[in-house]
Amino acid sequence: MLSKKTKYGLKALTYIARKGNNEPVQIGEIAKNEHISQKFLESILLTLRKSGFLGSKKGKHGGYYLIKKPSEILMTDVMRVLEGPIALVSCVSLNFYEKCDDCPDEASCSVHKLMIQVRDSTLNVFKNNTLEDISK
Amino acid sequence: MLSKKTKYGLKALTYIARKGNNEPVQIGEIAKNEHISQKFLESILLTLRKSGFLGSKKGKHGGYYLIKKPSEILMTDVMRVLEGPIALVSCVSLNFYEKCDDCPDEASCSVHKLMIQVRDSTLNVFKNNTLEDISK
DNA sequence: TGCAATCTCTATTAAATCGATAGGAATAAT
DNA sequence: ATTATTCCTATCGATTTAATAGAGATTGCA
Repeated sequence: MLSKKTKYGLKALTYIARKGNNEPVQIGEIAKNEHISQKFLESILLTLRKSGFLGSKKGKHGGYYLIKKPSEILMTDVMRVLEGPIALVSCVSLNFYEKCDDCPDEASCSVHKLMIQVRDSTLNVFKNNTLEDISK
Repeated sequence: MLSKKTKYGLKALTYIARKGNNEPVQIGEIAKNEHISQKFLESILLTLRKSGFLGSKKGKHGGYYLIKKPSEILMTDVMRVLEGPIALVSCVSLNFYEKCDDCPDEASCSVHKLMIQVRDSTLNVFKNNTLEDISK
């Protein structure tokens, strides 16, 4: 299951992207319109800022804004930051590879074989979707 | 991430399938060879039996055996039993649909749009793989 | 200058889930 | 009978998730 963190993060990015301009959007506004706990959303937006998707402005009339154009924000990158590895098992992860300790031979592992296919097909979806695509 | 339950369940099914004959295979043998906690595996095989993938024989020389041919066991079915819904959000689940309570309109929801694609591509992988395929 | 609005940061908590374990009951083979 | 096995229920510890609390820092504006 997708975590609420990821779900809310995507919704917030979409919300900001749909505004179109570069004015800072406030947490409170997003939280209210997307029915998200404001405090929880705070921490998510902080993560998105620290990983380079959002910029922020403090103080009155502050808020968050997109640093890049929606068409340049790939779902692969967003998902990796919010949800973590795209692969369902670490032994097929491209960016977070780790050997399974219970599995002596990946080549003969049926789970490995299946999960490589799932990884590739999911990756393909994320590579072909930008923030602009899903915000339409 | 794939749960260990699913991972172990798939490994156990594969182990039994690779034996080729219809002799009951004992939990202990599978646990030992696949490096799985025997007690944990017990509960997993029980689940697989109750959902119609395995048959069992009690007592001495008992064990588990496949009820259908590996080529007739679809990954879609196995995954749904072991891991649950294939969709990452319930609002795009075919078999376990549930409306998101925070989302007033699915048609305009960016998460919905993205997750439908993920669901379809994952489903496609599972539909095209049987136990026979992954056991090769 | 001071107040109000806003993001920043750390810490905490409640609930849920996961992986594993324990122990006995039932059943079958010898 | 004895032994080997599955069956069933209950429980536990660790981890993760979602949410909350509260104080701090910064900015705009009157």
